[in-house]
Amino acid sequence: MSKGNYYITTPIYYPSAKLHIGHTYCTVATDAMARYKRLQGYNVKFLTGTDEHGQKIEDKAKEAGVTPQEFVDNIVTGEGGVLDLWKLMNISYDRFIRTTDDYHVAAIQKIFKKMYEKGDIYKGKYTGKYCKPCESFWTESQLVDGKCPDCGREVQDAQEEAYFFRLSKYADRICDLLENTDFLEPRSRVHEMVNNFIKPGLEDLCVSRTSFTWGVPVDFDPGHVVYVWIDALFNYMTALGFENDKYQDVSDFWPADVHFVGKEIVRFHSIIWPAMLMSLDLPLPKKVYGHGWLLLDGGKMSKSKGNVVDPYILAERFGVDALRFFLLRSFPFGSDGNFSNELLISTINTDLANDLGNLVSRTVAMAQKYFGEKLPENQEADDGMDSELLEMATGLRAKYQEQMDAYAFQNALAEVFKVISRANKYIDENAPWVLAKDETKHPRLAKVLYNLLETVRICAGLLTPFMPATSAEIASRLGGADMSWDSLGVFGVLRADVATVNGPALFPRIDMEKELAALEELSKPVSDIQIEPYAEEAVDFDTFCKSDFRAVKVKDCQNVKKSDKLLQFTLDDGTGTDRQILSGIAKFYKPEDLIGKTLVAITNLPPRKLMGRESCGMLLSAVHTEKGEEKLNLIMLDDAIPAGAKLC
RNA sequence: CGCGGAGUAGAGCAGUUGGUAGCUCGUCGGGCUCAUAACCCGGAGGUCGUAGGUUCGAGUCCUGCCUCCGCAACCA
Repeated sequence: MSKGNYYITTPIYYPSAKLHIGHTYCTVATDAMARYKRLQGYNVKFLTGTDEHGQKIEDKAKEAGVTPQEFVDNIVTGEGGVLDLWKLMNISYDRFIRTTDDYHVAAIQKIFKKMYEKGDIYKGKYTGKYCKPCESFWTESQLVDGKCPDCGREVQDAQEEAYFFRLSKYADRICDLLENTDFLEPRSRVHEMVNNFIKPGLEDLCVSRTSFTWGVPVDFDPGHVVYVWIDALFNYMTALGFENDKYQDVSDFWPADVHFVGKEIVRFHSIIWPAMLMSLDLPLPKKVYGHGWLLLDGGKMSKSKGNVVDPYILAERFGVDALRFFLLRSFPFGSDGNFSNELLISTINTDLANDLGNLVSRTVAMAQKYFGEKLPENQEADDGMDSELLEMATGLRAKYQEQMDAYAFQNALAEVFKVISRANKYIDENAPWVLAKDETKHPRLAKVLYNLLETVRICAGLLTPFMPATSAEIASRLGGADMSWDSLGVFGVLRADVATVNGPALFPRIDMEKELAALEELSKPVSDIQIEPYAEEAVDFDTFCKSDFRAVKVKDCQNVKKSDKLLQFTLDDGTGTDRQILSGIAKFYKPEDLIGKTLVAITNLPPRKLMGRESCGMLLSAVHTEKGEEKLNLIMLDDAIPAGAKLC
């Protein structure tokens, strides 16, 4: 008997590199929600997938010397790829979409054409400034002093064909949707969207590109490919069979109940996506939920910082359920959370080993020790002792449901663990080992154990969405206990003569110090030092010779206000006139350490303005990656070399 | 003044509509022995970033300021 249909999605991830713990976080949350709804009796459709087109993939593939399709195939279906990761994490998705799937590509072409015929996509002119030598288009705002930002030469008015979506037409409706409904949650994200994007005015959106080819071709206009907006966002519908025959689920599952998305793509899902649906007169998804990020040491996780956490390593060392649990128990879903190995281990030890695992262990052990396989049916209740535990266990499902329905996973889990904690206390209060010594108190002892087993059943049942394998294991230790949704709201479902099964510790305690050391060891890259790949293209001698490299001496160096990257150098270049150069190396050097140094600059680059200041040339540095961290060293010369000396 | 978020016990965090400051870890003391050196009880530890304001009363509302983080811009 189904309570109805429920459609939930993760974003489709961009497979330009292997996925990390952040993607895992979002997908695990979606999985928990999907499992929760299934547990309740909904007919759930859970979609995830990959967004495989675009310039970056094209570039990456080229770098790797493979076709774009080969490149994404490897990351998605290859060993240790996206599919493997979701299998490892026990993700119960019903459907996996790749934007390179034939049916999706064909559907996108139809959708694009439909919007075009409707007049919401029009062929426009991307008017801008063109620099002939650079073969580049620039917008007014990109120009520097009205000249090409690349080479500093004059630019001409020029136009390039592109398709545009009439986003502006829907601005009012979108604004209303965001401000006056709970379409977008949490609420704090609404302010960000309205202030940043809607108030300044929504411009029509360029939805095609001619600058790369790795995308869905616009079938009625060769040379154009559909840009990410339409291609990626419509996955949520093509995966149900919209504009294609592969599936037939649109009428059953659209509109989606919720899209879980990271906060970085809230804009696309809360402004562009509904506008496109409005254009086609399609129902809007019921909710977009923008979750927070996992931060490391208070900062963003990124490859250049070398602090990307590998979910494979963590799942293999600590177990999939422990990792899933940790992600949803420790961080409020709507805001950012601080990830650390210490927190992971302490959460596993405290909640899973000490509280839950140990409760199961001691309860089952006592049942077996005092009564053997089955509890006796002759049991004696004691309201004074029992009522509080029974009330908490009975009322748990309702509290849990309230939190889950608000996507507050951490609160739902906190409710469960309050009851687990209460059960541990209940053991202490009743001291079963004392009751066991007195034969006449065995009926009471049996009841105490029964109450504990029943409490464990309810808690474990409600943990199923988070730790499916663990809950199943606990069910079997309780003699194949019923953990259906209906049974979890009722106390007393287990048979009085329940037969228990003992087993090894569900979550062995982890030695914090040893484990941290082991993780440290594992995270060391195979090779500490990485260098940029060599250029394949040759530069001709004459071009090279035009570059004027000079020794320069640092007279003064200061941080540029409001910029965390730029340093402003005042240099003696031997001409008698100071030369000013700005360089984005503030992360690597303190200004005062550089004064007096002899550096190398290329001096005949056209001047360029940065943060409103003029930069005449560029300082040369050596760059490499060490232990995943970007390193930069300025080229420093012997101080005996005079300012202005030419390098050749 | 580009946009947004955050500053609460040693650490990590909760604190809905303003009414005696909580949780987890750690720490100190006690209890218990069924259990994974686990479990239970108790203590210590906070002028809730700062300065004002509204109020009978503010962590909770308003204003200024300081610090941190993310986005945006910029990294010749």
